[in-house]
Amino acid sequence: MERNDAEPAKRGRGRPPSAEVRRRVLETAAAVLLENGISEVTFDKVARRAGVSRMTLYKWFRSPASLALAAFEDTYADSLRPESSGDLWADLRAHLREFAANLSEPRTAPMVAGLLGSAQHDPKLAEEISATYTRPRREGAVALLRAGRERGQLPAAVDAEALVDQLWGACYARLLLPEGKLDEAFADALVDNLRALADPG
Amino acid sequence: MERNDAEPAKRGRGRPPSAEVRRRVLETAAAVLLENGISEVTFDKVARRAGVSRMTLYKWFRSPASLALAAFEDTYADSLRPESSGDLWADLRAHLREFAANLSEPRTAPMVAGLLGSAQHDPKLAEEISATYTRPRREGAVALLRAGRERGQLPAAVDAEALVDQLWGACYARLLLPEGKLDEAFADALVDNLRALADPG
Amino acid sequence: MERNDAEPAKRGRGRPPSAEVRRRVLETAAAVLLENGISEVTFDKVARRAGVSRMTLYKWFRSPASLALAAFEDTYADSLRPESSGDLWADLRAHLREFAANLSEPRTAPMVAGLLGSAQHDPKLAEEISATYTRPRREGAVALLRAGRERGQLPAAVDAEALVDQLWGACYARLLLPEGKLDEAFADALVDNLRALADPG
Amino acid sequence: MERNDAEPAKRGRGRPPSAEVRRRVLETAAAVLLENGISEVTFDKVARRAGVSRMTLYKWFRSPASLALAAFEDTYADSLRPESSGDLWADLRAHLREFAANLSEPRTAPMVAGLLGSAQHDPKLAEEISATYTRPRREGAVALLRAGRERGQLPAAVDAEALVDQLWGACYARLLLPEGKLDEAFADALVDNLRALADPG
DNA sequence: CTCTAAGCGAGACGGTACGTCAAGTCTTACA
DNA sequence: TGTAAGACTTGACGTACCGTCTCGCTTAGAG
Repeated sequence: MERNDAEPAKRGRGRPPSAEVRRRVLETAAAVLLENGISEVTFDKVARRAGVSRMTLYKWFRSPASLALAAFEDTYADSLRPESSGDLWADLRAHLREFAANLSEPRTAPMVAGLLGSAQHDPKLAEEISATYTRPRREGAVALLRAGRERGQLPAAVDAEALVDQLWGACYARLLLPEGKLDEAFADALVDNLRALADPG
Repeated sequence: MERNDAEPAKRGRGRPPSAEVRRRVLETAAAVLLENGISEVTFDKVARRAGVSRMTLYKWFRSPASLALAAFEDTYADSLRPESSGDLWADLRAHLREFAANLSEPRTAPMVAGLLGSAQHDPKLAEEISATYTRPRREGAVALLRAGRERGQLPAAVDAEALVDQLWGACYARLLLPEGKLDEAFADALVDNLRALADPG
Repeated sequence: MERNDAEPAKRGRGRPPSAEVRRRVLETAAAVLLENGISEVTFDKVARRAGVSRMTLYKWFRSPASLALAAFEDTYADSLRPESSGDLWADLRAHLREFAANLSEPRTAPMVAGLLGSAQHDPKLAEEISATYTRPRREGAVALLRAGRERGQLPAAVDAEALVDQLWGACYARLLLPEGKLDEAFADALVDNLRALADPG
Repeated sequence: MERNDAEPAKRGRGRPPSAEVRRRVLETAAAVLLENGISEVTFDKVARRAGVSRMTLYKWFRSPASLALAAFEDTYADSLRPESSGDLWADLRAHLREFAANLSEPRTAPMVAGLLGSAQHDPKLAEEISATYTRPRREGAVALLRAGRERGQLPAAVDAEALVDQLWGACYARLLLPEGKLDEAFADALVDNLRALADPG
């Protein structure tokens, strides 16, 4: 068993955190997040509705947005499953469709947008989002493109990092900017545009 | 308080709005926006620093973010000049470079990011940003791409609306997401990726 | 009409304070002071019970104890009436009896004690109490004794300032220290002790 | 002040309290008391600074003020030595001078004042102070006066209990009320006033 | 020489209050 | 009528303590 050697194994370990309390907090925060959006996820409201002390929230979460992120991950976040079939274009189409569907789902879309919006004022939140949500997805996407390029399905000169932003990033842009709708048709269009360029016939 | 001697006090029917006051407000808001970021642009602070009544701000601006937007436009917004040379790829490269340079400029980048961030919680602000900032630029971009397509520089099947998001939108994604840096090299990579696809040689 | 020239006569004078609010605050604070003692006079409680915003209290009162003092003065403080008959000993007896009765009155005694107790941790409160309560009374007492001394009813060598503490101060000591009861008999004993010394027969 | 004096300490079972811990606690509390005054003597601060668990303090002391009192007694309290020479006036002068000097000493004065101040909101603390500090001194003083009266140095009619408050109590009044300074000159004045009354020549 | 109860450290949790900031609304007076 | 000035409410943030309640380690003396 790997004991965490960094932890100095204090003598008294103190009262253990209550799973019950943690559950109530995250559930309540998730509910508020769903009903009223991230800007209503405040320590005050969640503490009151969850029947929990505000102090407890201050101990666990840096900020209300951070709490919202935890609730989002706990309740709504999709589990990413980066499968690859070998056919790059089919993979791209499938993944982007699912990604766009996810981001445009009426319940979760405002949550993700709200979280990313809050992250613009809160670098630590940005880092948290990046670590648990954004970065893993991006790495999967980069890997997918690189694999395709190595299989010769993309020109060698293609910059995979930039291309990720031209596919997944474009979806984020549609989510976060007021112009343009995000839907599966858009996801298809992203892939089709690339194919049209590669094969103008 | 300087009296505005230029204004002839039109027919004594009520006091005319003071241009002086408006100027001071916008200047102060711009300064706060620059120094402390959008989240510090509050009616309270600006009113105090500008030596202006808070009531006045409530009359003119829907919200602090809206004030920040006005100050941003008044002081920092770039004047868009949609020139086109006829060479699509050269135009794209030039425009995107300038766009990326603008968005990644250390002074304005956090402002735009902050404004777009706030817009995620404030639909009216989103609409304001769209009307005065985002939409015009997008329309210029779409027109540019459509013109290129009509000149045969892009396959007919290309979806110009989606392609805009794959170029300019990708830049926004880099601005707003924690991963990846936004710079001129990235702008070049966006264009080069498309050219590499179109001409794998 | 004497205008306060120190005040720069601002142009707009702003909304005037609401007498209604002030009244409700002081009444509520006085009630809490009476029912639960000074340590329960908190901004929180008073604001809630008075149906008033806590912010308002923070504007008007430096501290909860200061609010309690204001409420005490507004509602319970005795109006001092320094009458003198010419007979020093009769005056002393009368004044001290009334003073002791006042301080030992079951309703007000804990208030005064509590206020003076709080003042031990709060120099500003001490000064406030001194200015509005303690000092005027002491000055009246000193004047009374000096007048008596000048009339030859006290030896010329007597230190009036110290003697005040040996009469009124002794009452405060009984109020504030756990030993000894404060009542009219004690007030009499204070005067009688001096007379017994002056006239051992 | 230890809480469970009633408990007969069942035949020495269990781990005995650690003298080391007790020492650290009292030292730390005394230091805080000296540096920051009684209102800063909180279980939280003392526990942290002493490197001791807050629980331990809750076991030993009823309240922070009670802890402060214990620390005060342990470190700063004067040992009372009720000596009597036979000359009442000389004894009074000496004792009151020492008493006043003690109470007006810059380090301890605010402690005593603070403790007595806190006692106004805390009857149990008042009783503790009375038992260990105030009452013994008063009893010594009463005995001194009674002895003098029996020796004929005071009129038989003098009320010794009241007279104590006219001497020692007057000092407490000067300590606790904002008016008047407490010093040795004041102590002398108290005695001199009585002598002047007794012997107007 | 073990068992066991108490002392103790560490920490979770609830609660109350403080003090601050800002949004919004309303009111008065002035220019 | 546009502004200044300010009163008031609401709601949230963040901090500081208090007081209670587990855990689990430590330790001295009773058996």
